[in-house]
Amino acid sequence: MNPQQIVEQITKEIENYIPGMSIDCVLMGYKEGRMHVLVLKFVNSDHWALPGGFIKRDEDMEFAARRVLHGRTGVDISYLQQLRAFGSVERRQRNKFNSPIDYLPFDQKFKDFFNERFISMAYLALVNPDSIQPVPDAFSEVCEWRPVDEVPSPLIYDHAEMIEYAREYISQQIKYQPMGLSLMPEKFTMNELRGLYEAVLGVELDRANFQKKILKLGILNRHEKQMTGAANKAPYLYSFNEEKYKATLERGLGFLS
Amino acid sequence: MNPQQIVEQITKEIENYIPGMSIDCVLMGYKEGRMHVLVLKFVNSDHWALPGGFIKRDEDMEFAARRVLHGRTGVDISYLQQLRAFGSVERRQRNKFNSPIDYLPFDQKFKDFFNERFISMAYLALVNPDSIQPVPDAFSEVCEWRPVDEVPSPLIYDHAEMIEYAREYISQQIKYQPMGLSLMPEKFTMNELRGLYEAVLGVELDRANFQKKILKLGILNRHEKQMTGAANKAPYLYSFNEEKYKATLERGLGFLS
DNA sequence: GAATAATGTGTTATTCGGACACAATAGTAA
DNA sequence: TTACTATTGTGTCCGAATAACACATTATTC
Repeated sequence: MNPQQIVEQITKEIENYIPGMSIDCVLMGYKEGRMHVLVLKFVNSDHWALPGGFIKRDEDMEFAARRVLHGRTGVDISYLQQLRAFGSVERRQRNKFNSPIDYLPFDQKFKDFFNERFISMAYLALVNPDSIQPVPDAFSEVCEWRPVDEVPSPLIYDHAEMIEYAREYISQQIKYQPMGLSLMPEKFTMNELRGLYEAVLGVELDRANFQKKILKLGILNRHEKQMTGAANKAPYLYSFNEEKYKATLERGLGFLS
Repeated sequence: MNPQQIVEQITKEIENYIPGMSIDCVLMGYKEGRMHVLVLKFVNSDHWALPGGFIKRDEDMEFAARRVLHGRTGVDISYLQQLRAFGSVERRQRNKFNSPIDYLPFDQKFKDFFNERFISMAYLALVNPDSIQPVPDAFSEVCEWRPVDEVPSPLIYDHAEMIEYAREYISQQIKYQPMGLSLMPEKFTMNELRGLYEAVLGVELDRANFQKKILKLGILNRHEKQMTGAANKAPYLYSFNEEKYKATLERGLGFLS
């Protein structure tokens, strides 16, 4: 379907969606030593946005978020959490940015639906970027990862605020939630795992102490060594012992920073 | 206004509210050594509920929560936080409970609005119970504090789940958010403050160590002694040093449990 | 086989926490 | 006045946890 056909179909389906409420997804991943966020660039516009959508009347809210994310990634994201609702009256008003909807070939009924006052539920999703292939939606021409500290500009509405909120949420909650499991590949070295925590927490962690303490928790399985060809001792590969990891997180990973 | 008049007025005003979305407030307070929650009992029904309401089209979501709480308490609650949205399709379906709306003298348009599928945003509010006087709303005959581990039954829809979620949120977040400031009276003894933390965390805290550690933080001002007339050493009264308290919380109160 | 660069583990001084002891004090009773 | 009691405020001690650093190990190169 081309954008015009999709607009026609969605216009027909507007009645099936809850009005006044939307969903935006902060999908984050860890790669190249930094946290990244998935963003979309609209067609015929220099505006960027988070992947988002609306809730069907007969659909659980969380399922709507999964549906949006499946559309951009092709997979069902395992880590998905509500962040918070963004509910100020003026959050979508056009004096902040021109609405990207205005640039698109929508009819008036569609534009009215879009430019209404919306309360948006922001979701946080975590994924290992290597495991997905981002695809734009019908209204965007680019869908790609960007480092969270170098997000593109302008981001529509309050999407920059959502990303910032997500960053703080992650840095607080990584001690208590199985985020590592979702962000890391199946197998990883101790250096890579420590890099994740350093990127999220924004601090440097002592290599030796990190290794001793996380091994002592018993949440990692040790596998074969990773022979990289470098002239040095090869690191072991590890994977999470999922049960013990989750059980341990209930008490929190106190040693992190 | 009697309930019938209020129904008539609200029925007229339905268009001013966002459809499909509601607000429920878990208002909690600490008194008599236990955490309590404010609950309402409907007229002509044995159903209980949290204070709740709807969002006006021209009103920030948080303001709607403040408006609801002001109606039950007469004051503007200082501690107000989103908990999470409850968005499953069947959360308000009548097969869980008969809808209390059915017992009330509403016309059909009003009942249709109420019995639609709703996504509800749950808010957490904290207050010192001594500082407010609860008042029922137009549809309820009782508005009172109940211990959180002895909530009345049946609570409509998923309100019991909201209370449980709030309890867990508080026990996790009291280390990082100025909840003590909202829950305690202006001045309090060390025993009373320790009682709050024990009630919230559900553990016993060593009297001597608690006192030393919380004093060491420098977040309390010491005032005159409280002469109770009992045959023992009189305890000092304390109050929070608000600035230092909030600044310290950014790093967390690690010593709690 | 020595050199290199990174990984894995050990050592030590210091801090922190929990358990408990002791001192201080407002009222009571002789 | 003087013990006595119950509770509050503070001190002490020991073991565990933490941070900083040292040392041992090893895959590869020269």
